[in-house]
Formats: sequence, C-alpha cells, structure tokens
Amino acid sequence: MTEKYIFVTHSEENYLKVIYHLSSASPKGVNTNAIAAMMDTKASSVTDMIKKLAEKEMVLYQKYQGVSLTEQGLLAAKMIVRKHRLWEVFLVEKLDFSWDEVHDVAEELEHIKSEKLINKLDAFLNFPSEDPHGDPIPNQYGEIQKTDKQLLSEATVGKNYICVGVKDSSSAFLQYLNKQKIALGTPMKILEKETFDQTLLVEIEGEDKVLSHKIASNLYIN
Amino acid sequence: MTEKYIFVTHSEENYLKVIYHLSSASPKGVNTNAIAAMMDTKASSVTDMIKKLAEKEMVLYQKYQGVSLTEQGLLAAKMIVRKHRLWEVFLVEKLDFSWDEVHDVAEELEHIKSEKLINKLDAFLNFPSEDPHGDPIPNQYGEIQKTDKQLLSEATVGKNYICVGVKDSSSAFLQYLNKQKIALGTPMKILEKETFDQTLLVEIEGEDKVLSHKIASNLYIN
DNA sequence: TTTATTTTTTAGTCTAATCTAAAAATATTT
DNA sequence: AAATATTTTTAGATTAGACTAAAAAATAAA
Ligand SMILES: [Mn+2]
Ligand SMILES: [Mn+2]
Ligand SMILES: [Mn+2]
Ligand SMILES: [Mn+2]
Repeated sequence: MTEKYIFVTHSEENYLKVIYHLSSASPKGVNTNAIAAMMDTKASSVTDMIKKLAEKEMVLYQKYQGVSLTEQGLLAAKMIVRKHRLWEVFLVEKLDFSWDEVHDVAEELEHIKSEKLINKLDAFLNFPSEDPHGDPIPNQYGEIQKTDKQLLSEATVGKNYICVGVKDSSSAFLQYLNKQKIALGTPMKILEKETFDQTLLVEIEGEDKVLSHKIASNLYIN
Repeated sequence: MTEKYIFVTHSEENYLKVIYHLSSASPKGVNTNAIAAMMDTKASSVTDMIKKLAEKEMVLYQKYQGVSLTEQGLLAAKMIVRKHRLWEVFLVEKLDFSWDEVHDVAEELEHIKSEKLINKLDAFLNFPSEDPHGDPIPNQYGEIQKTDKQLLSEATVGKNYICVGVKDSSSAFLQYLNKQKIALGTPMKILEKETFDQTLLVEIEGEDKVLSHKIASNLYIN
C-alpha cells in the first residue's frame, strides 16, 4: 500500500485540477477540447499532456474516448484544490484581501510543495470548512464535506434565503456583488420572478434589487 | 523614471539572488564558476543565463570579466531576499516551524509574484527587521538596516556576548545548534581559546561547551 | 616569456511544454 | 448509409533551461 512518490510538475498540477473540476459535469470522461478551453491552450497540447499524465498513472486515457482521474490523480487534484482554498482563506482572513483579489495569488500558492506547510496553515486558520467563495475545503485525506445549496435561479418566489456561495468566482462577478452589497451570509427575500426573462426582484438589506438570470444562476443560496 | 516591467522567470530569479549573495564577497564582478557552484549547475549553463539577464538589463556582463547587478537587478534580487526572509518569519512565528525547517519552503515561496501579498504579509508580521536566522529583511524599497555583529571566531576571551545570527543556515548546522541549546538571543561567555586549533571553550546557560573553529566561524555574536 | 593550468565560452544535444498544420477518428446531418 | 462537420491525434517546429565536449581566453608556473 506504500505508493511510490510521483513528482508532478506545476503544469501537470494545473491539468489535474482542471480535469477534476470538469469531471463532475462529465463523469465518464472529460473531453480534450473542454480541457483546452479551460486551460486556455490548444487541444494538441492537451493530448500531449494527457499522455504524460497517463504514463504517471494519474489519469485513465483511451484515445478519442476522453480522460478520467485515477484514484491517485483524484487525490492529487483534491490536494491542489485544498491548497488553493486554504490560501484563499489565509489571504482574506489574515492579510485583509478582499474575496475578489485572492484567486490569482492562490493560483500560484497552490503549487508550493510541502504537506507540513499546508497542514500547519490549516491548523493556523482553525480548519476552515469553506473558502471565501463558499467552496468546500477538502481535508488532508481529500474528504469533502457536502453542503446542500441551490442556485438563486432555482429559488422559490416569496421565500427567504441566505447567500452561501458563488458559482463564478471571477473578480468581475465578485466586484459586481460588492457593488450590490451581496456577500456570503447576506439574507435575501425573493419578491418576484419575471416569466419572460427570469429576472428576479429581490429584497436585500431592506432594498429592492433587480437581478438578471445570469446573476441568479451564479449565486448559491440556502 | 517609469521603468518598464520586465518579467523575470523562476530560474532567472534564482540566478539574481545568487549573484547578489556573491557580490558582497567580490564586488567588482562575480565569477561564472562561483555561480555554478552555488546553483549546483554547470558553468556553461551559467554563461547562457547571464546573457539572458544581460539582455534584460538585470546584470552588466563583459565576456570573461564576470558579472555584476544593475540597479534594476539589485532591486529585483533584494525583493527576492525580502520575500524569502519574510516567509521564513511567517513559518516560524505563525506556523510553528523550527528555524531549521524553513529554508526549503521559503525557496519556493520567494517566487510568488505579488507585491500586495508581500507588503500585507510584512504588515501582518509587524514589519520584522530580521529573519529567524538573524539576517536583515530589506524593506519594500530594498533598504537594509545594517546591524553590527561579529563572528564568534573573532570574539575576545573573557568577554560576554549574545548569539545574534548564523552564517551557515543549513539545517545540519541549525540542528547542531539546537542540540547544543544555542539559539538567537542565547548569552555566552568565552572562557578559553585553544591556540593550536582555535577551539573555543564557552559557557552557555551555565554549562561549559567546546565549540570547534568551524562552528565558531559560522555563528554571529554581539 | 614560454608553457601549463584553470576558467569561461561556444557548439551541439536533450527534455518539457507549448504551437501550427495536417491526418485520422468520431459524431452529426442529410 | 453517405456525406459533412467536429473532435482528437499526429507530425514537425519552437523556446527555455539544462547538459557534455571542445575551443578560446585568462591566469599561474616554470
Ligand atoms: Mn480561486
Ligand atoms: Mn475560491
Ligand atoms: Mn533561507
Ligand atoms: Mn534565513
């Protein structure tokens, strides 16, 4: 059961993470093109890299049939996600970064290779279960605590909810939310839903606000 | 005066740092071989890299005449040292790392590219002036506070001193110091110096200890 | 001041990670 | 079921950073 240690490069880690994120949407096999789009690279580069990852037994790969993570690859991917999200918590909680500023720095920090560092950081942050965008943080064994949440676009008119996460965590979207005074924990009541374009009228902190379907389908509530 | 931003790679940063550290010993020009030894690489690789750094105006380079940092290169090098040392402080002060465990992780963390991150970290740590090995931390403008200290090997017999730093910060040496209960701030009195091999007899925390010349010439005192 | 030694540079090769262009396989329409 | 379109893979090229071996320059010794 003692697994041999396989070195994974910075670039390989990025591929693993992207395959992991795409896996939930297409569990039987992730497409080359989908990976290429997500990584902002070309399909031919993806094919090359997939072969390398298959060689290292991080993914299962059949030509033309898409790619999926092995148990080993899944754990590696979860550890990168764990690091990314823990660093995001650190940046917000300890260094006073705002939630729209942390992603790019975390993209770099997630590649620092030290298990001790990340476990000590976890403890220093008091073992947070979620990152600043409401995404769950895997523990050191890769276990993820499932929380139930739904998209605001699926909410019931008349009910009260609390904002618990964002689907899109681009700084553009987050800055829009800042402007609208929407943050994690913000309570909101759904007043109306326009049948024509699904625009919502929502009461937030005493104010009535109009939120487009695009916005509503990127906000998680509970 | 607005300098154009020049991207410096991970590898280039390591070279700049090494050239910086070697510059104090040979201010007129650092040798190719010295860099190669420090970087654990070959002289031919160093020549290639020096050309690239000269292209980017980070170093001055004349064939066969050694290399020196430009103003720009000096500032870049100091910023890497700043990051390295601030991260070391973070690891020791906040994450409970021991001083012999921080160097390798800091070698990775020093390459994270975010001025905001490093200045926020500096503030979070209360603007420390020294790292866990007693080395000064450059401020955000690259200014370094000079402290006067001397090597234990140059100490006067009969006098009292305090340990203020290490010249060699390898974990092997630091672990030796741990074993001898020598840390930054430890007081010591020089009892005797053997003329034959310069071995010292030193009183530390009530105990008499024998320190070889090699040890003494890697410990800074004040 | 020649000769020998050491240092540094050049020339050519290698690998990782990318790209473009073209071929092959798969999927979608008629 | 053919024809067409899309996706994926291959082939070949490029760049950064490293290497070895050999040539050139600088330094030290005789
Ligand atoms: Mn993120
Ligand atoms: Mn996040
Ligand atoms: Mn260090
Ligand atoms: Mn240090």
